[in-house]
Amino acid sequence: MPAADLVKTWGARLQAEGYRLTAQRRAVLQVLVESAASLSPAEILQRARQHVPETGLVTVYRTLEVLTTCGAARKVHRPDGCHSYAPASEGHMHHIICERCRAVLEFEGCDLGTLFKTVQRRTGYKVQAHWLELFGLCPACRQKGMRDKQIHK
Amino acid sequence: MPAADLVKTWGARLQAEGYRLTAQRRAVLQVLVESAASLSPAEILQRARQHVPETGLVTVYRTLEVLTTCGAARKVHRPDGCHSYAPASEGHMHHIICERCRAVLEFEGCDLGTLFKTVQRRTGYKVQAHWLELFGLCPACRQKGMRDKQIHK
DNA sequence: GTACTTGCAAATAATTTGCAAATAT
DNA sequence: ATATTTGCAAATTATTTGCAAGTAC
Repeated sequence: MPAADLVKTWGARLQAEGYRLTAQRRAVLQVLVESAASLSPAEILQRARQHVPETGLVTVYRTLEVLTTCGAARKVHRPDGCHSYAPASEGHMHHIICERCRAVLEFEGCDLGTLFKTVQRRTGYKVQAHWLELFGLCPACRQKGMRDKQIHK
Repeated sequence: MPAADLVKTWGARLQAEGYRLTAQRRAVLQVLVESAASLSPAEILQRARQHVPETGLVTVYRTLEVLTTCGAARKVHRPDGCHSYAPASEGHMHHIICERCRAVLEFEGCDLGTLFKTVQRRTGYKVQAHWLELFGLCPACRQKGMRDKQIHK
């Protein structure tokens, strides 16, 4: 779905859930759906201000919480303990994040169920939730990496 | 290996790596190996002071970094973005954490390799690192949970 | 003795909260 | 009209850093 439509769709969803659709919220939403990468609240602020200059960082935080609640955004955990946010796609739960450009892609849970059962049997723990993130290089950065290597040689 | 021996073994390792073995470091190490749960720096401080009262929070942070570098401790990421630390066992990389009592167990990477290959094929990303944590109920808390349920009924 | 460590107080960084003014419905 | 939302400044929390005094080797 094109970004403009996503903004409308999610905007309608917010309203359906009883939230008001303000210019700032629309701006944050737009930044998010237009971005292929996961962004920190500060980065989102910077971009949102290009659409709605009188946006504050606090509002970004609050909006991201609303968007996460409604399912439009997903919180991504970074190794340093900070958080980034990525646009959500349907029903998928895990992320692979490019270590170079932070591009984020969601992928399906795959066969983690088998792993859970094994762990459950071996440890006695009842697995209730999980958290999986992959880090690597996106196709573009892989290419760039190779090109860089050639240049530097 | 019993906790006292682990303290000695890891202590020797620190020295072998050129670190000095101070009372505070010993205290932090002891707290860690004696604990089945993952602990926050603040919690570790509290317990370490029972052994060495003149321990400061900053030293705990610095010691945890040293211990993590040497492989004696592992950083565990909590959903809220804070960090906890758990004693490390050999060669294992993933954790299952009890949501009730924070008991932590490590388990082997299992067959994530297959998952990575699938993701790599489907997304074009080159998987370089990953991050997996499971959350659930440890055997003790499962029992307690059931008992509580009966009591409350 | 000397280089590594410590504790404190102060600095940073990320995030949250209180509140009066602004605004979507 | 009114309840929600906003921006600011201040508070909070987690973590880091500078530095003089203390200590393991």
